[in-house]
Amino acid sequence: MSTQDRLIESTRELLWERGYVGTSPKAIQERAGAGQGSMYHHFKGKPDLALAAITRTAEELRGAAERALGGAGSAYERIAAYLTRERDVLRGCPVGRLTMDPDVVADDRLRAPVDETLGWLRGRLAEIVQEGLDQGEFPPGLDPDETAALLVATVQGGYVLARSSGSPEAFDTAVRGALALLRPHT
Amino acid sequence: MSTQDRLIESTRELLWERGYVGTSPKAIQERAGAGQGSMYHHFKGKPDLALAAITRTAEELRGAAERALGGAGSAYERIAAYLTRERDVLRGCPVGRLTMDPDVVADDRLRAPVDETLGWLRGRLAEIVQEGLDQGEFPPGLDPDETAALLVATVQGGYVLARSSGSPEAFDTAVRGALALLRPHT
DNA sequence: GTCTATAAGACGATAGAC
DNA sequence: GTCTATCGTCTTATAGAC
Repeated sequence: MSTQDRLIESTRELLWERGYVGTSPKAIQERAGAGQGSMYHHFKGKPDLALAAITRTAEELRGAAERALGGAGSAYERIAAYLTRERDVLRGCPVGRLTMDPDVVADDRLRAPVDETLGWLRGRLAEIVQEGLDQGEFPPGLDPDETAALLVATVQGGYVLARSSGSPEAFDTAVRGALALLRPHT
Repeated sequence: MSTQDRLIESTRELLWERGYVGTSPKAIQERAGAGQGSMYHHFKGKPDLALAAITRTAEELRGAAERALGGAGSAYERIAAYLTRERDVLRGCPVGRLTMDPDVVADDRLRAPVDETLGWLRGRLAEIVQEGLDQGEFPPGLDPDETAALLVATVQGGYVLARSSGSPEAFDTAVRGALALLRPHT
């Protein structure tokens, strides 16, 4: 792995653990085993490096989500597969947590990949809900966009509950609550 | 308002805006119009002051939630009142956002009021769901704890979606999705 | 109680040697 | 490309005068 890659990977880890505000160039360099000059040679500064890290993390998240959402099974089953996919719950969402970082939200460049990822996820889930409606799997009145937003919010909020209590249990409880309301009653 | 109170209020604002990691004693002092010595006379340090601020914010949040949840109306109506109560959506949840702060989660003293508040909220909502079940308002199979966790997660996750997109709309969409699934079909 | 002075180290970056 | 040196500012306090 190149020095440039190690810098990006270290930044990804630190952004996940400590957020943007809590991540210093010095900490990044130490974790990457690189010096000051090395970092500033490859990247203009902290925001530039963070953008590269966030972009890569966002791509990975989409891939992981699509592996669950694009699988086999009914609409409900694919949604359930996404909601219950393996997660490091107590670490939180590497993308969603960035929305609580004031300096990320204030910078359109940094916020864009976050917004695009969550927006894509909502759209993808809405498609699947629509498929379920077409198959008569869900009650006719169900709104795909609202339901998709609810599902993404459940996951993001589940992380909050889990981290607040120091246990993944609350995440699973919220997810079960969502699946119970969505489950076909045939 | 005493200097001590101004320090607590300033800390509350900054914790909400910038989180714990992003809030410096200097910024607190400037906003409170107090000097270094004044702050360290009243509080042992940043964690001590943050604890006072978080405790007060947690109390206020419970009060605001209870005003919606303890009102008149059916279980569904009180839940709807809570979910749709007036919020500064783009500012996020002053309590929930702290779970994304590594230094808060790592400190049991600081995490405790956050956990207690969200725990209380889940319990309170579960009570109301149970009332709705007793009244035949909700389908008999509905699990109060799961549903309560789902509702709190919807709100917390709704903040994430809203801040990611820079608009409160996504919050409202997720909330409508939750209410649609919960709405009595009589 | 509140103020100013002081301090060791971190922050985020630039300069220039190699 | 990578390194060390340097920079001005901020951080989180402590000390001691008023």
